Amino acid sequence: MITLAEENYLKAILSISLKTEEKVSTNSIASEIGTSAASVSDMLKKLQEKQLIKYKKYQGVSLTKKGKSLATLIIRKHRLWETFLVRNLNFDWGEVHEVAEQLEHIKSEELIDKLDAYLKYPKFDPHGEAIPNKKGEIPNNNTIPLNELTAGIKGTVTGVTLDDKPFLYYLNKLKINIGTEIRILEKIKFDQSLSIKIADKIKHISDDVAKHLLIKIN
Amino acid sequence: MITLAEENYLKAILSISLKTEEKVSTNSIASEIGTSAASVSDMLKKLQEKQLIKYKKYQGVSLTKKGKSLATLIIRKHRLWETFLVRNLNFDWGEVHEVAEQLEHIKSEELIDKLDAYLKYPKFDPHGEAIPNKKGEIPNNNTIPLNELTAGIKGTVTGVTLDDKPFLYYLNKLKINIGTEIRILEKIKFDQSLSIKIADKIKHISDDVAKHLLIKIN
DNA sequence: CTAAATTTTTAGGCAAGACTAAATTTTTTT
DNA sequence: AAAAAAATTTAGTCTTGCCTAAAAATTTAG
Repeated sequence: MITLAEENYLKAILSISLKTEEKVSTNSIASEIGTSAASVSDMLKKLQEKQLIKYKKYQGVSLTKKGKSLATLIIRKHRLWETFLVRNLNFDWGEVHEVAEQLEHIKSEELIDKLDAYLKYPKFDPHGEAIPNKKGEIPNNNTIPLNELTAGIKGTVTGVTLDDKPFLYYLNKLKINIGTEIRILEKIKFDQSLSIKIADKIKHISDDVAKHLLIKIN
Repeated sequence: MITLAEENYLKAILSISLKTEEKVSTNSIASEIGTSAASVSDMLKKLQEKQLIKYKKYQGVSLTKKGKSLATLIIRKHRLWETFLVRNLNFDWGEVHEVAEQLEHIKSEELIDKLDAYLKYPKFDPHGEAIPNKKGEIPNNNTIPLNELTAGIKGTVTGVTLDDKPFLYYLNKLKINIGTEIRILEKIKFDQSLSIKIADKIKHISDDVAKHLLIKIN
């Protein structure tokens, strides 16, 4: 049996490893979860025993096949629930996160399959993130963070990678939404900030904002 | 903050006190929850400190106003989720219990209000049990367990008070469902078992089955 | 290539919620 | 009303998941 805490560790490890491609460090997990490095060390031993991660002291961790598929399943549940909350219960896309964080731990394969069917097998959640399928595969949605693109490129916002109220509120203010077309006018070398054009209006955003905006190039 | 374990204790206490009308004993809680009397004793002290129950050593417990309203809220969540699972996700009414036991602990008032609205403010869950309203009031559904009725009475099944797979399966076999009309032909004094007539067929059921069938008298 | 800084692990504790065994209180029998 | 039985509480442990402080390993700097 896998506990709630263990599930959260797996999810954190997966999420970090998708960002960095390297072995995941103890500290990065600690800061992702909001706990101490010592607690992480403790937990890594337990996850190791359950064969959910590959772990050598001081050398960082990676998920085993089993661990990765469990973690992906949690992401699947999270995103399906978010879809349900926004589509059916009229939650705002910025407020669903906390609730989905709880719902993702409900244990019932039947439940999640039926929810998936009820929602008509959605491919993306309300934030534009891909929903893993039953087998734990994440379809490639072919998008790139805005900060990795260069001046001149034009694309459409397909999602965000930060689920944070102030951030989503700011996007609203900038009139950036899923589906919004963006053209990069200039990238300032000094701080990587961007001049962009949205609906013929010129705006300026920081690298910090840009890196959380997913873009599909037109 | 109230923990998951505490919520389950409150729910158990409420459920027992609705059945018995007396002070709730340590042992009855232990067997309802499936834990030891010693563990119950421990927990009662904690619930007492949080002012959720009135408790004197060796004298049994009752819920305070606060405790009762919390417990009722959990019942409300449970029954709303069951309704959702059966109505929208096509769960069988006999299989929803475990999942609802998990869902009832999700913490979000907004979620439960929105779910309630989505379901169009249902008054009864799929088992025929009344759903408490937002204020924690349980509308009286005016039904009586079948075993408390006498020969000659005719009524309609409105619900069951036991959420147990084998039991529900047996009801299916007897062709007893919500809405089924039942007439009591005879009550055997020896073991309180009943002869009943369903759709012009005569059947015989034990007191144990009868006491879990809720009947509305026609 | 050492020395300093950083990261990670170990050691020792704590709170929640469970358990068993033993002690205490209440209830039931005779 | 005392003895026996049953119910309840206390005492002492255990596991999980967290913490802080200290020790050990690794990485970075000079």
